[in-house]
Amino acid sequence: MTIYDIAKLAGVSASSVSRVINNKPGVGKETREKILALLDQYHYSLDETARGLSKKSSKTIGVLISVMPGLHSEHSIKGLFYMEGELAKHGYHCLLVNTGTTDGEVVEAISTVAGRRVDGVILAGAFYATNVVRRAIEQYLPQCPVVMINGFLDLPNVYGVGIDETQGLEMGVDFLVRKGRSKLALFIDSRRLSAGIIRRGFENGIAKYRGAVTGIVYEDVERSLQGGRDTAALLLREHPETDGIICAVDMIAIGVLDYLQEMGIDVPGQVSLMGEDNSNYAEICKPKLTSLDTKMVESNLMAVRTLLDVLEQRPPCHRVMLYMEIAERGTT
Amino acid sequence: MTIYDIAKLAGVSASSVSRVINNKPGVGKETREKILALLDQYHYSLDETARGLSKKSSKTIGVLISVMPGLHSEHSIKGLFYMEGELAKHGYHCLLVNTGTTDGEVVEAISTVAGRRVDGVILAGAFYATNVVRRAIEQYLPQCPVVMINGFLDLPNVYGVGIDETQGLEMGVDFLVRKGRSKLALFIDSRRLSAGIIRRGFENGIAKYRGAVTGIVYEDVERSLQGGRDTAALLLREHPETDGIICAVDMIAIGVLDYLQEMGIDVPGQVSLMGEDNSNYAEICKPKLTSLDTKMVESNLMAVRTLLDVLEQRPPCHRVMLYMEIAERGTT
DNA sequence: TTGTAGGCGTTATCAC
DNA sequence: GTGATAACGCCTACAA
Repeated sequence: MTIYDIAKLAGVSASSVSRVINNKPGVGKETREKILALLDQYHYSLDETARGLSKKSSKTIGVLISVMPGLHSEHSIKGLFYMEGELAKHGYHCLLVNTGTTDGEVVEAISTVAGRRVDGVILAGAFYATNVVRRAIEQYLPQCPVVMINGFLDLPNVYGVGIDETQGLEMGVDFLVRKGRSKLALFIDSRRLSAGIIRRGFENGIAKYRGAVTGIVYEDVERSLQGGRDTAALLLREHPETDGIICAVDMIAIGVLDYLQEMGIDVPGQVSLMGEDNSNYAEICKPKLTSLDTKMVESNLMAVRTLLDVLEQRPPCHRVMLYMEIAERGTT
Repeated sequence: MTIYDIAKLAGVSASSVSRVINNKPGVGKETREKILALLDQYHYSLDETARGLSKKSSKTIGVLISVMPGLHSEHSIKGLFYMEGELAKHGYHCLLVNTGTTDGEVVEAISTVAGRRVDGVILAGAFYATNVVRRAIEQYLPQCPVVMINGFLDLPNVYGVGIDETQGLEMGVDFLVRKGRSKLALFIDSRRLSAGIIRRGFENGIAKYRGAVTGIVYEDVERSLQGGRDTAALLLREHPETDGIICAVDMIAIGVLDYLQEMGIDVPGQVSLMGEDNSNYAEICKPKLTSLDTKMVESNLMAVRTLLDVLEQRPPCHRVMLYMEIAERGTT
């Protein structure tokens, strides 16, 4: 069923049918009603792709996300559904593309959504502002609004929503110090693109105390309970004096908690423990895990809002930064 | 940049450019190379939507999923990324639509993907085979292959991948009985469409023991730790003799575990506890939770495979059923 | 080997 | 108020 079929049945031209479909003026009451009836009777369904071709707007948003299956990434996709809901409310739909984390895969994903003529793109997840990605955007999406979550590229059509992990970690350190801790450790999961940023926040936080607080960093911790356990064991051997641990992922922190409890170390009595993500996992372990909230949902919604501002011609913010918060629970 | 632009630059016709793009024979070596060079030089990007219009195939799959934000549904979307990856491998992309759970919302989502002229649809999540959905498919997607996960409709273009929850619960009961339990309880989360099916499995399992085993069912349990705690408290008041509990969601089971432990009841010493989902949560609590594995990833992949079979003209299975398994851990 | 013409389903422009 | 007609970008007979 096309508008031509309907037009023929109604004995009018396709233009009139189109006008009716789009609720435009310029068609007589009777004709309109006749067309409306036919439309309903024959279950006419508008071809959005054809409309997009003609209107040069697909009403779809490319959502790129980088999830490693099996790596406890469920938390990171929580925001996805809020985004989808918000976009749907405004008549946009999501073309979802899961990219790997390599530049090459990201570039391919960008070219894919570009070929599908999306109206906008959201780069969600652990992307980073690499030069390769930058060139891909310049090449494939020179005019298309792009919002990056947790990253930024200085291009006219690129917008950024950041989460200040440096400040967040600094805050985490301060928090532990206020709890009387002074020998801190930081566990960072492997393959984490923001490792450097997190580390810097941790070190900044420690530096402020000019020697009164020490900090040791373990990178490349496997993102699992076992990763947490193993690294905790290592830590206890190398730095048994440690009295405060921050883990860049809740799941690792819970592994650490497990191990410490098995070793008879009281948490938070002897050692304070803090995770990052504020995921559901933090509610389940015992004691419940204090965790740095990375504002998943908020940042994703902010990204959507920014994109909609651009698409609907409102003045958008090119860059916004969200601050992390501490969800205090029982491990500190 | 369209094929016409490229054609003009190369001094040839658009058809030749099209042939080159599609790797089709019938264009001279020199012309081909000239066109290839131009294509590259001007960063030509094929308009997939236009191609779709003419080829009547959008190379996109509509993925409908029903997630309630904030309701611990992360586990149910885990399979989504496996699906996306598998589809992408075969050149298809995902139009993601999160529907609510009401028929009306589902129908709207179906009409949306129909309007986008998707090549196939996957109904993932807790959908059910209602008559309203059936009519929507007949009306909007009469020719389009549809794969339902955890449900089935007897229409020529609808395929089903089921998970046998009845058998699963029966197996769960057997398992507990073999562990010496005989006074069982089942907690079902509210808004669960498969409540009846689960209940039936539970009751079937119990009936087999002809009076030697009893079972009580609590429905409408809130899908949260608190929901589990509250219902456990209720259960202990109403049926203190209970020695085995199955919860239709891991999160609820963990709430129950919490409460029992607080009451000084030993798990699994006095009471055996079993969840359903086999989610990450089951690994975190202590003791670790025995859980009925609903085969999330497997069923989603099976759905993709079925859909690809149809799309690529291989003989598909109209219905397949997967069986649940018990992931045994510390609570039984 | 190459080009022309028509079609995919819609919208927009301009006559009448 | 209504209807041709030409886009939109691509594909595919069919013709040359």
